[in-house]
Amino acid sequence: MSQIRVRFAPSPTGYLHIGGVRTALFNWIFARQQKGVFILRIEDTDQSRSTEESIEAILQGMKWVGLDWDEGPYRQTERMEIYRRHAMKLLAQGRAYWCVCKAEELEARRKEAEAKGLSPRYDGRCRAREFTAPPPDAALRFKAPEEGEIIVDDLIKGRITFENSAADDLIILRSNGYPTYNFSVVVDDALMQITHVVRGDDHLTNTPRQIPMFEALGFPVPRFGHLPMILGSDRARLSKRHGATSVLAYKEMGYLSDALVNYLVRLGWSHGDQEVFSRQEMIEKFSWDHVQKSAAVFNPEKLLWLNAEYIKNGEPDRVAKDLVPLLEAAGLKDEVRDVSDQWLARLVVLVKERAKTLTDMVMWVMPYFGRSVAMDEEAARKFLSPATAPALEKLVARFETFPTFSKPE
RNA sequence: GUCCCCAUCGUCUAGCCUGGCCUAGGACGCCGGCCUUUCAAGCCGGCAACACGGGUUCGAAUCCCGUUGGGGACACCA
Repeated sequence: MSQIRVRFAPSPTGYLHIGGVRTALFNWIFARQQKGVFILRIEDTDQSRSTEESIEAILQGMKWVGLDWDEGPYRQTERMEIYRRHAMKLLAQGRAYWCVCKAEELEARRKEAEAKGLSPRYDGRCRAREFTAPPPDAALRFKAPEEGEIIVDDLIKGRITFENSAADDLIILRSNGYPTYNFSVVVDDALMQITHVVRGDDHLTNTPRQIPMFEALGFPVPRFGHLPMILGSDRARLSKRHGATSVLAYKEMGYLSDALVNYLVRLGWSHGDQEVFSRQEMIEKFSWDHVQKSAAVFNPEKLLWLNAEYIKNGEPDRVAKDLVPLLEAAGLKDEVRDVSDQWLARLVVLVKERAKTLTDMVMWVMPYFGRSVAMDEEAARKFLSPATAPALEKLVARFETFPTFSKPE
């Protein structure tokens, strides 16, 4: 059997969010398990919404969670000629046609159809016009099949049937010459020889639109797998108002990437009663059979618990490594600069039993460096156990390169 | 509205495919206890679910149909 190839294809219109990471994670796990290839592709064909900062944030986020890719990052904006060429191929084959309907007209007709209780899809009026030369400001539409059905054997959802009679003639090339999402994905997935398209199930209904394009272009159709969505506590799609959704925000809040990844892999997948998985275990034990079909509510408390587990049970020097940037961010850059790894590891050992996040550690340690910190009385009491407080004082005192040092009251 | 998907404790889930082992298991959270000079951690215990209605069957959380509920998609966004 040939090698499997999967991809994660975010659009750079914001930060890398929790849902995106989980999608990437399942792709990555599958690739590693099957000794396949994991590809990163940036879908930036929407000029107005894509930003460089966002691409940078996605790359950073991926690195933080440790999802390394084997190919890419490819950028769709660098592949414009490829999409145009394939679009022209469809035009030449009579599988696409020019459409001169204006966006505003289409919008109006959609609304009208909706008001009448009809399907809001394109009425196909330019299909019959058969322009021989491209009119100015024309978009190119794909001729969707009008009869028959498309059966998708989804890795997660199983067999799904779609009637072609409900299919729409999608625009594949905008009037500005840029390809639209549904077309560029097909071309890229085909050319990058993606064998398994694993994405969020918000793309489920895109599948029957994309399959005919693969076929019209003469490409083999990949297998599909649609992951259930992640919901907020109110069962609505996870968004900012449910709390932090950017992965990097979790880094700043003192979460270990291993804990986040562990939490995310268990959100929608299970292996018996097991809760804690090393990366190696996830890779070994993963199976599509045990991926949930239904949406899952994101539970920050369980994440927090897992994070505490990882802090308690992780290698102290490994935890210490992650602690350094947070110490620096808290204003201890000079203090931390010359400190030894052993010193940091010792620090972690002292406080790891009760810390749920790395920022807990930072907050507790600050006063010992003579820094004031906004810590309420209860938080202070939780931390100041008879054993750890003196030990911590001694630890910091032994830190010779630290010039001034005052004990907390 | 149309199409598609889904449905076990508050939440994540095991079990479902291959009906009886399920008086439905685990985890988070919550409550109580032990330990402890406090708080955590740890240990022990408790509360808590098969959406509803019909079938099929000796027997259904498990199979079939319907209802209800939730989610998603219907753009020159991705």
